[in-house]
Amino acid sequence: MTAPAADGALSRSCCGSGGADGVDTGTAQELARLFRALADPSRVQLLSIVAAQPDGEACVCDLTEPVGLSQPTVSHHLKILVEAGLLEREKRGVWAYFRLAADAGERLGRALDRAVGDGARSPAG
Amino acid sequence: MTAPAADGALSRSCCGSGGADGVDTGTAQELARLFRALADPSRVQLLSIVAAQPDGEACVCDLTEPVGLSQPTVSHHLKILVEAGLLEREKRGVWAYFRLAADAGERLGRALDRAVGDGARSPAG
DNA sequence: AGACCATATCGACGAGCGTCGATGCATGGC
DNA sequence: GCCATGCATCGACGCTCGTCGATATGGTCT
Repeated sequence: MTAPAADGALSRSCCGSGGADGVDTGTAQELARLFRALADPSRVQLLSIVAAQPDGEACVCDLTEPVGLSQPTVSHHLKILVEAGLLEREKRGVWAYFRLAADAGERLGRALDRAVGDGARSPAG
Repeated sequence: MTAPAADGALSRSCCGSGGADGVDTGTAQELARLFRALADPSRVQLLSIVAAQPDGEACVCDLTEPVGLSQPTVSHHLKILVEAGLLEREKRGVWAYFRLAADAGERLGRALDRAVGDGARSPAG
């Protein structure tokens, strides 16, 4: 038991036995770093816009106007998303095209599973 | 088309027609606020520990030691997780027990769907 | 009532992040 | 060769966030 049920109440110092420890510190940092890429409204919007493109890709100038940010800021956010493994960058001529990483959704879904456990989602298995 | 294919290259200013706009600003803020709750290693670990408990709940003193933070800091993080709708707080006597919100996984999964599109994962239901 | 314990709140401090303008770099047109 | 264009990087500023110690709150046992 992790805590007294109804016997002594304050007799024991609440807990100490400890149940499960969840993920380790390193895994927690890794997951947090992934979710941190989505922790900014501008980045969520950028990711969403790229994902919603008919051809699946967009260049920086396509993204600057919708989010209402300066070009350096957009470029900065895109770099973060690329480093998080959520976007892929491809330079064609003068333009840089960004598309959703192939395993972006899978990686994020698995991250959720590791964070809150697989019991919450994927009811079938 | 969102960008020139191969015709004029630099003749046009790259883009401007614009394809899809993705989620709106309000939705992006809402999603970012949810993911921000998971953007800290300590919070990921706290959430994971609570989710991994055999009885599905843990009190603050159960969580203070594993994450190696002070009690006020743990309480602060737990409050953020509760406000994000990921944890539920129940006060029993002197202790406060936290458990995973019933719809935490579903809410997070749906947030991912709205961010990167539903094509990435398979909701299965 | 008084002491004690678990938890929440407060105030403060340092670090990190988002944002911008200015600048540098590479590419393509003239 | 020169200029124009798209993008990345740099330096700086302000703000938010994570963290702590101190304190307040609420409940329990003696």
